[in-house]
Amino acid sequence: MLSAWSNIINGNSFDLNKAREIQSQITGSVKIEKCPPVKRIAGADAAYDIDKRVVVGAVVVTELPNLNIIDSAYAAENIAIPYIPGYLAFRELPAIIHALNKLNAAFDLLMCDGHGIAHPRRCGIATHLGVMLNIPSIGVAKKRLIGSQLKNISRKGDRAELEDHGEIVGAVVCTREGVKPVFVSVGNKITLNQAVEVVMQSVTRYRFPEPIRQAHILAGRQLRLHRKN
DNA sequence: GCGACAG
DNA sequence: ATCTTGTCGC
Repeated sequence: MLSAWSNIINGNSFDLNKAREIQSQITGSVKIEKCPPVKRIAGADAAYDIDKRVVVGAVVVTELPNLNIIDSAYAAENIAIPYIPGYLAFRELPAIIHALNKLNAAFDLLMCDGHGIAHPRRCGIATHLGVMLNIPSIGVAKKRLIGSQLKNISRKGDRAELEDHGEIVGAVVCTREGVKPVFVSVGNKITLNQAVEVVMQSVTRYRFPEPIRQAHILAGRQLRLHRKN
């Protein structure tokens, strides 16, 4: 799977055409269906050191309903691709995959920092990961990439559909009052309602769900250590 | 041509 | 994502 990614880098530039081919292949394999009960969630995120061209991918497995940390892992790699909106997965998915491979604990669902199908080609990083690993996945992002919010929300637990070209591609969810909402979308093998439900079950006192928040902290901490050694 | 644009 | 101190608010 990852081996096919090597030819999207031509010399020193990123081949957008091949990247789009890979995305259309992935989009064609997305399954939006009810997923089995979720107990263990793996949150994923990445941190960067642009100067040293290093990206650290981190994953933390959390268990419902108490959100205790069961396991975690990380992987540091060379940054091979620039950041281009719509192609985030090509930049940080490899490091996350390698971190996932170091994990010992099993999990039921992967929660990613970024979008799922709320993407121009219905292929955000959560969808890339969900399809490549053939597991349930959801995307949780801080900012909108595409789509329009169908109504305003303000109270914790409130949600508004996110529509793009007449299609509901995700939901804007209020995880904490007085703070900007997050964008939730299906990655693979789950329904939007379940995705929103799982996100709310994973939120404590912060804006972001605990699995991703912990992965964010781990990635940052490991990046800092990597800088000194 | 003019904005918009995950991390 | 990342560079960054103090500061406003619950």
